[in-house]
Amino acid sequence: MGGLAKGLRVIEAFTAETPRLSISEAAEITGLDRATTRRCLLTLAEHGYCAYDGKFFTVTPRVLRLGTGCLASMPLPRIVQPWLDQLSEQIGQSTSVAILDGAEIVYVARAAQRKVMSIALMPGSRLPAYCTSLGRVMLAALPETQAIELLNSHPLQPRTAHTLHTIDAVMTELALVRTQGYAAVDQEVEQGLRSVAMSVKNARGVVVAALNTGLAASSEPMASVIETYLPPLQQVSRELRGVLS
Amino acid sequence: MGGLAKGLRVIEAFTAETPRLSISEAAEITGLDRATTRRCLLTLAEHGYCAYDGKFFTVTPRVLRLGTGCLASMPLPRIVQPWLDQLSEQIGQSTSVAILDGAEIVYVARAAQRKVMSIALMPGSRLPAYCTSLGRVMLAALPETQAIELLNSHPLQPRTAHTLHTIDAVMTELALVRTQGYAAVDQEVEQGLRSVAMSVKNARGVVVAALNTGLAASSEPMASVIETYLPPLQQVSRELRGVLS
DNA sequence: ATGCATTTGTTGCATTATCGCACAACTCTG
DNA sequence: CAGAGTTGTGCGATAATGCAACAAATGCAT
Repeated sequence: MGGLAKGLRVIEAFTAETPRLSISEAAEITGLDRATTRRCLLTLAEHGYCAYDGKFFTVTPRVLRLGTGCLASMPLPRIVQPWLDQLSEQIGQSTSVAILDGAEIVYVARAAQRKVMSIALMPGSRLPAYCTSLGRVMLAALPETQAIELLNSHPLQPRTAHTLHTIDAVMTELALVRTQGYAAVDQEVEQGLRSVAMSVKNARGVVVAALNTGLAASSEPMASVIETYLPPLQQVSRELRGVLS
Repeated sequence: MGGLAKGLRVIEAFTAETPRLSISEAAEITGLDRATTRRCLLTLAEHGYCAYDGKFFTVTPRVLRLGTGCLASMPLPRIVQPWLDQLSEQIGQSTSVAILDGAEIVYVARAAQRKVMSIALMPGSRLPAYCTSLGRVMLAALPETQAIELLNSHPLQPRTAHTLHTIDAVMTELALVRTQGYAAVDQEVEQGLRSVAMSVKNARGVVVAALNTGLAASSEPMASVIETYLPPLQQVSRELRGVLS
């Protein structure tokens, strides 16, 4: 069913950077023929997934139905949310739980504190796995060959001056994550942002998600961050293992 | 492009109630031919949107890419989040912002307090508009004919003993919302849950969203809830009007 | 403004793939 | 092991695909 696959590619062409697309722009992003792209967009508009002002198309909230069926059907967010809230209150920092989707992490639950955070994150938000503490924890749980495959699938574009951006450097870091049992990331995703993450395992010991807290680099040095926040994270990680099937 | 429309219907067949579907089940929910449903599901699986264990299909986090492009491209969540956080801290209760999509409201931002809430809500969650304070505010902003049309499009299934479930009763309530400028809902969504909502307007005065707070009915009587929480809500509503285009 | 070059939106058409129906193979369950 | 339910597979009718051509709009330097 080529038509379906093509249409989904068209929907994914709408991102935060390109929220408004003309037919030609969408055609170029997707690599589809202009005629086909046009037919896709008109079909999407007809069914309410897109709005068309005669020149540009934009996606409507209707497309949220496609994705949130998944989030809503996942037991994970509902289960971890109370732990996250309590942990967030206890340590006074924002906490998040994410899962791995290909080479990206997807936030599925989050407890925000009222600190100013440069990046606005919410359930459904995505970041590259290789440079985030949440991602490193989950990549470290994969077989090495699979991790390398994922890292190769997308270019490791450095996001700050600190970002590890070679396969070797990341794999070495993953080995460290495996031995020490947690991931600490110092301003690799965003200047001034530090984070510490632990894996979240189900009852069978399989890593199904990751849990972290992030805070401004100015508030504490990295060593102190780990000392302060790792134990509570470990505690919640242990507790979650008992309640996740 | 029938294939695309059919595939999207298949994706929407996966809900929180029916997260795992066989081919026949999906065919029955969508009303499509089994052969077509099968082709859709196989195509979705081929592209990573579905997982197939030989018997059942489940959607993968990949489908979140479809919807969250929309959320990420919306300026609204990012803009309102700081106000929401501050308001939530100030009044000590959870606050939310939602938009209207058809006859449903869609949460786009939320600041949770660590109180136990019976319903787990997060950005992307949906509830019927007719029985929620957020929905009433936005329905009240529509022309009456359009509101009636929306109310007719879905059956008004009462969710509690308090739920208004006739068109007339809801329309009367909408008139009240218009005159008093806010919506107060007393345990119509969920037993023991009260909420108060204000509209969120852009600079041109067009209602683009709604803002509310919800709390346990046991904590305060309705009159006191309104007295306590309406003024801060009104304040934020006014302030948002200045920053939204 | 004017003319020219380029991009963009739209339409027609032969090729190719999909749709829905009917039938065969399979899998449970009593 | 029979019967209901479900899954997988050809086949003609139907619809989508990609290419190309054309028209309209846009950008740009004069």
